[in-house]
Amino acid sequence: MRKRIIFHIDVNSAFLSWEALEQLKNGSDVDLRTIPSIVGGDPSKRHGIVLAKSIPAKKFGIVTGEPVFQAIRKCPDLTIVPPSHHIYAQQSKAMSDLLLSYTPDIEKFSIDECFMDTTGLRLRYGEDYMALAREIKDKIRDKLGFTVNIGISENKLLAKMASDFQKPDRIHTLFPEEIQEKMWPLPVTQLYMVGKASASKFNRMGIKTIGDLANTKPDLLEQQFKKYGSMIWNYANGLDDSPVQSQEMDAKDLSNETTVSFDITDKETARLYILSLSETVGMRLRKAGLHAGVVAIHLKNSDFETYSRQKKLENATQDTNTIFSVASALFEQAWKRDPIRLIGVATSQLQRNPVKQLDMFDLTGTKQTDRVRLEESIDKIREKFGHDYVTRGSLLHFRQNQEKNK
DNA sequence: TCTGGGGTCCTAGGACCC
DNA sequence: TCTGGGGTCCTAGGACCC
Repeated sequence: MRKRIIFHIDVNSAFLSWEALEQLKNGSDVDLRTIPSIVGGDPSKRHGIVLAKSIPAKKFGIVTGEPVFQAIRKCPDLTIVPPSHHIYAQQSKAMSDLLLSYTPDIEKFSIDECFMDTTGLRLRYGEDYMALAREIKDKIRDKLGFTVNIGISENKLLAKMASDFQKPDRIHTLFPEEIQEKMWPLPVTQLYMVGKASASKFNRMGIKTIGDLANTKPDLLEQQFKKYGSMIWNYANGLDDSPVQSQEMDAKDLSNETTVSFDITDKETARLYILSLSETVGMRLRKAGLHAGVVAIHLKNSDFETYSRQKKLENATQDTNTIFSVASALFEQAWKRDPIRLIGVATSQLQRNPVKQLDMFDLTGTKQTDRVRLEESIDKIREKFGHDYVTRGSLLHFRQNQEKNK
């Protein structure tokens, strides 16, 4: 008997499948999944990359992350759908609710992936994990209307690797005794946590496949890649003892950034963007009940160079005005007067119950909580009537101009 | 018509303290 | 005047994921 049986459930072309369902629901007679189609941004607003592709689109060599215009060059008849994240959140929840009807041992790993520890289901399902996987897969397809891949193994890493094998609507196992045959021949890039940068370093060392990596001396990897080296050696050998984390953890960072349609070249425009970004960050912090200990500004210039400045706060905050004033000060410090393509406001060291640094001479503390209360009531009104129902004077003009540029 | 947005984790260097 | 370690905190940047 196996120690644990872990499932990794992965929605096939998630965003695209979910857009297809939405269109069918709204009376469309084409299923996006059956034609060359992508979910992608608008290139004229410089948001133009491929977020998801249909299987017919994949046959044209279209890959996730590539510029939309390039995808069109590969397939001139491509259908392009803009992303709608609120729909994805709903579908994602529908899937995790369905899985939760089996066991509470579910970890939501991303918007379209879950881990499931089925060990606790043995009493009801016995050792026939394949039958259980088939039941889950088919129930998702029949009740929710989209397909998933399920990967099965003794740990999360192997289950995840298994769900990535042939798609769609498939179940694969990758137990330790199958590693050599099913995982080792794959190129290193296919291993979870090996990206472009590490892959090219490995290649230079003569490590081409996951098997090569597994059979490299762990000391050598650790010496060259520190912690990452030993982790990746373990992964290549199928070793991972991390538990399925059913309890949702508080977020550690929270940020909002945007690529602007036209480069920002003046401070005033930058400040308006920073205000707007600070508002969403503040709103999301308040909604999550979290306070930020650090505020940062992120910039990307027209040469795609990125840089940032951050500042630790005396007192953690969820107040828009505080975030805005710190972020704008950081911007003034950091900005190299280069044309800015992307601007972001980020917060980190998030805390649920911040310890307040008391200062007898500082009476602004009470002002800040008053302001947070005001902002919370504005949040509620906006949630009910839409974001633009309450708008700052300085942003009003700005938003109207943005609308015009759409 | 080039290249999104939101996260997590790690490392390296400097400041500062003992 | 030079020579130390060790530890913590902070900042900037970069790798990876979906």
